[in-house]
Order: sequence, then C-alpha cells, then structure tokens
Amino acid sequence: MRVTMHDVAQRAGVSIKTVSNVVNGYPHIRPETRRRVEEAIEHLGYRLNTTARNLRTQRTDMITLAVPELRLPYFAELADSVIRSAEEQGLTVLIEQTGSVREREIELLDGRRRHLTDGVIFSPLALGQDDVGLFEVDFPLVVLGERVFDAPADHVTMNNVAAARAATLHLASLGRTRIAVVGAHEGELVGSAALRTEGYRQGLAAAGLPYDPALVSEAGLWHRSTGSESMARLLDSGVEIDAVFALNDAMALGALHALHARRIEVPGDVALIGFDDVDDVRYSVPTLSSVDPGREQIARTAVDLLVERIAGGDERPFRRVIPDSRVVGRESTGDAAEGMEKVVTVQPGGNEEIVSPVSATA
Amino acid sequence: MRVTMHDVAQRAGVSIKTVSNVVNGYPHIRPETRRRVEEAIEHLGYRLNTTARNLRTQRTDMITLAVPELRLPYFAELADSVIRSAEEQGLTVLIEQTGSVREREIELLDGRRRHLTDGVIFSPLALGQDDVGLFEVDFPLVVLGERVFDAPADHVTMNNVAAARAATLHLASLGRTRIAVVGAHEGELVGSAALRTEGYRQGLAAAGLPYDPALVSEAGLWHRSTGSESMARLLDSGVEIDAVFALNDAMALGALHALHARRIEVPGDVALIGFDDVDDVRYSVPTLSSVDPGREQIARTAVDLLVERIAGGDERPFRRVIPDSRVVGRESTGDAAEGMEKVVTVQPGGNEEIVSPVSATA
DNA sequence: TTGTAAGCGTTATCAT
DNA sequence: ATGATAACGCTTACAA
Repeated sequence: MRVTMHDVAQRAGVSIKTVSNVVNGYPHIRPETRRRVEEAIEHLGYRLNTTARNLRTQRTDMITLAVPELRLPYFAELADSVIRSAEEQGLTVLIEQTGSVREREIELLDGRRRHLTDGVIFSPLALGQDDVGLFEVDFPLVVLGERVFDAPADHVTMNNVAAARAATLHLASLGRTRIAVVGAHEGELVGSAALRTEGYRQGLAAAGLPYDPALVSEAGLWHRSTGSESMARLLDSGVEIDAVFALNDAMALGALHALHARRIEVPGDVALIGFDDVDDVRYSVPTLSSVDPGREQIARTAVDLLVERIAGGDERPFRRVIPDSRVVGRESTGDAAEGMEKVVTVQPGGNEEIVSPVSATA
Repeated sequence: MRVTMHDVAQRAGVSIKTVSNVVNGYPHIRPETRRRVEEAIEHLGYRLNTTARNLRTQRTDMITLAVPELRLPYFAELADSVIRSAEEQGLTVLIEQTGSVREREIELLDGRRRHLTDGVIFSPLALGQDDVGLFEVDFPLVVLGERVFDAPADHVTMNNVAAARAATLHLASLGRTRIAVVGAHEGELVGSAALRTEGYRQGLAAAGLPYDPALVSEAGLWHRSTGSESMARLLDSGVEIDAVFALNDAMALGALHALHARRIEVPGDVALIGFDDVDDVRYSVPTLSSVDPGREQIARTAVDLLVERIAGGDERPFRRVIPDSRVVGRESTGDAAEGMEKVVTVQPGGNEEIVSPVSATA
C-alpha cells in the first residue's frame, strides 16, 4: 500500500499531527523533531495526498479555464497567460474545451463539476444574452468576452466598439475610402461581431465615409479558412475595395491568403488590419496590423478577480473590467517594419471599472 | 452548509448507500426508490463531491499533460488533440507548462503531484538522455518526443530521421542543389535537431549532393523569431542558397518572413519546407510545405497507452510507438495550391511497434 | 511544542 | 434491493 502520514509518524516516533505540521511548514517545531520527520519522509518516499487534503480543506487550489478551442491561437495565448498568472498565485489550471457547443457551455454552468475546482474562468461563445440567467451559479465565476453582459458574475471584456472604431480610422487615415469588413454576423446584436461592426460604422462616420453594405462580408466561425472564404467572396463580388478590417487575426491571415492568391498587393492595393494581436501577425508576409485587446491584462485580471471571489466570500458587488486596447500598425497598413510598430492607445482611460448594479448572491 | 448524500438520503427516506447506487447508475434499484432519490437530488440541488469520491476510489479520472508552452502552435494543437482523446475516455486533462525549464521538468517527475492525477503525458524539452534515470517513476507515464530514449516508460515519438530525409529529398527533387538548414543545434546528439539534421545529411547523400557546413544555420529555441534570425544570418553570410529546410514550422514561418524582407521569391528563388504541419502553414503566403509527424495519432496513442497503464497495472513491457509521417508539398516548394497538396507518406510501415527490452517496474 | 480524536463526503464490505 | 459501518488520508480543534 501507499505511504501515508501515519507511516511517517510511526517511523519518526511522532504523531501524525507533527508530520502534518512539518509538511505544511508550521514554524514551531523543535529542529530535532523536524529532522526526524524529514528523514522519515525521505526514507519512505512519502508524498502528500492532495485529494485527502482537498476533501478536508474544501479547497482544491485548482481553477477551471473554459475556452472554445486551443487550436485557435487567441485562446492558446490566453490559456498560456492564465496559466502563468494562476501559477503565481499557487493555482493549477484545468482547461475545458467547449468547442463552442451550446450543451457543453451549459454543462459548465450547471455545477456538475462544482467540486472539481475552486472556480471557473469562462469564455462563452455559444451562449448569448438570452442565457444570462444560467450565469447565476453557486461557485466563483469570472466571465470573459462579449457574448453576455450583466451576468451575476465578474466580467472582463474589451473595448470592442472603441477599438474597432480606432482600427477603421487607422485605415481611413491612410486615405482609404472603400473599407471592407470580413467576418460580420448579420443580424446579431451581441457578441464581438456586432460590437466590432458597430465600431466600424462609427469609424466610417467619424472619417466622413459612407456606409456601404456591399462592403460587409459575413463569416460564421472566425477561422483562417472562413476569413479566406469571406475575403474571396468580397473580391468575387466585384465591389471596389482599398482596405479591409478583418474582425479577428485568424480571418485577417486567411484574407491575406485570399488576396495573395489573386495577386493583390498588401498594402499597395489593399490595406489590411486584424484584431487580437496574436503572435502570428508579427511574422506574416507582410506583417499584419492589428488591435491588441490587452490579452495579458485580461488574463491577469480574470485570475485576480477569481482569487478574490474564492477567498473573500461574496460580499462585494460584481465588477466589469475593460483593459486598455491599442492599435498596432505594421506593414499591412504601410506602417513601420519589425520592431518599430506604430502603436496608438485606444481611448486612454477607457478601462474604467464599472461596478455593476447587480449585487452578489453566489 | 453544502448538500451531501446524507441529506439526500434523509429526504428520500433511504440510506446513503442507496443514494450512492442511484448516482452511480447501479441497475438493481426499485423504480419507486430511484424516483424518490432523484426527486430529493433535484429538490436539494445535490452535486456529487468529486474530491470525496477520488479519495475513496484512489482515482481522479484526470491526467496531466506537460508541454513546454501553449503559445507554440504545435503544442497548442497537440493539447487540443490530447484533450479530445482523453475526453472520449472520460478523462479530464490538466495542463502543465514547463517553459522548457529544467527544474520544472524534474519537479514533474519527482512525484510531488503524484496524487493529483492518475498519470502523466510528458513532452520534455530541457531534459536529455543523461536524465533518463529520472523517468523511473512510480506513476503511469507516457513520454513524448525525441529528448529521451529507452526511458522506463511508454514512448510515442516520430520518425525524425526518415521524415527529414524525405523533406530534403523533396527539395532536391525540384532540382535544388544548395539546400540550407535552419534551426540546427551544433554538438547535440539527441533531440529533434540532431535527428532531423541527420536526416538532412542522409537526404543530401541520397540525392548525391555534398554536405556543406556553411549551409547549416543554428537557432536556439524554435520560435518564429529565431527562425527569422537564423535565416537572416544565412542570407547575410553571402552563401549561395536555393532551398531551405526549417526544422520546424514556426522557424519556417520566420524564415519566410526574413526572405520576404529581402525580396527573395519563394519558391522562385528559394524553395522552403518546414516540419510539424501546424494549421498556420496552410494560410501563409505562399502556403508552406511541411512534414506531418502524425500529431493526431501521437495524441491518441499517448492517451491510449496511458489509459492502459492506469487500468492494467504494470504487467506489460514498455512500448515505443512511431506514427506514420508524411511530406505535404504546398506552394513553397512549387507544389499544388490549396486543397490539392501533394502528399507523400514517409517510409510506409515505419510505425513499427518496438517492444523495449526494459521491463515494467513502476 | 506535540498528541488525540473527530470529521471532510464518498465508496465498499458485509449483512439482511 | 437496501442498510449499517468502516475506511480513504488528511487537517484542525482541543488537550496536555
């Protein structure tokens, strides 16, 4: 059988409590006692049983991160950042892939796995504003993204409208007047697509450009393939275009691919900007301008909020945090080359921390 | 306080054992009893406490996947595949990022977290053949990659030498004679770099081309940035080049970037092939030829082997499995465009399953 | 400073 | 088909 604290205690000639104290770094232990215990631990190859501790303490020191898919670079990088932040707080991260499947996202909230981790950071993609009721859960929860607002939970999101507006203005500032959008979701009122499209319209208006529906191209899932297809459709439609705002970087890379296939020069013929500022865009040909939504800050904030909730009980109201975002100009909008990107902060002060009117109930 | 089985039992007027039976789908229960229990569960909002179950059953139904970094697309995609395979077997995956830090990799093997999950799939990057002794652990372990061979554990790896040889021959078959390597590790005898460089040399020999050290460029970590720098050094050295074999895709994308920065045409002036076949390469400009090491199969096999070890005790000898790899020709080597890649399987039958001479001891 | 004993919420054994 | 009860390995009052 496995070695337990009892075995260690026996060999060291002390009680199990003393072993526990040593293992947990309790300070008031006679050096000689500590030495004997440590010797026994070493000799027997004892390992603390985390499960037993978790049961007793009612904590796991694990948190769940639920994202659609790790193969999407944005979420891989987000996961990386969350894992690092969690580690600094002594937490281990369990990753759930929902695959953007509605049932899986619902399962996540129904508490079936309530006792597996101390809390959940959840980036929904299938659920929407209508499902806001599902977010009233009895465990610590931090919501990410733009699908659901005013859920009874802390929320870290981004300044989508303002950032998209800035991206559009960045294209307009190059003198481009036929600015297309790749990745729109017709008819949607919530979510990244709706908000970024709204920002695009505001940007056009601010630049004095007309809004032309023919310039807005749809894409379902925001992958490279759909971006490529969405761009291709736009080009095949024969509409005149001199700039493209892809609503995320994956689609921007796909769009770049489609443009290249038709021997259209970027940024010569068509300027291009994406959204997310993933690692990829620094090494595409040409390098891609993008909007950095403050991913690092999102991850850190989410972990911090969750840790507060886990530790502090449920006394404070829910918060919404919006990190700073920045437009990063690279070659695809004729900006500086590697290492010399042109960076513009979107709406400084936009990261105001809004205290939600809903009070905690969890 | 939280709702436990006791509370459910009380409300349903049965014993706790019966509740447990219902929860675990034990078949021999009177329908009426089951109904009452289910009503009580529903009414009280009871959730099974996984931690308590884990303590009692000595299983967690979780496995650990330890990779260097999720932001490296290869590992993000591997993690995705592992999570999916694990899920099919009812397992949850805990991801550890080692950051290729030696101490962290050692910690992983020292069993400190022994009881957190049922087993570990480990892709080492800092440890090497000299550390093979550390792999003698008392928990189920599957090793991935090329850093360590003949460890006392199951091992899923790839046919590095043969695949690199095939990649090199693919370049030679285009009539290229000055084939460079990006990403070599001078002096190393184990690991992907050494094996792939060896395959490169074999490929040259098979094509009747001389080996020229001036064509071999180093890179430490295999990132886009280092690939770009490694390529740049090669170009700055003035040596004549008409093809490049980048030892992974990240570096290939970096190399593509460096080539473009110097207005060198791919594949016109220089043909380029990478290794890993990550999603990225299908959407770069031009699309990138690569070697698919069978990532899906690697993930599935690793999970299967681990599950066997967890379930079956330790009776069978350790196995080494080598999935099929394929050379996928795309635009960067003048091959067909999107959707019509030229695919060549490397050494069919190369996935022989070698039973290692070391017997199980775990 | 260290020991004793109760209990965390399950599952498993053995009755009945 | 169901119940009583003892573990699982740890932490934590409370005692000493």
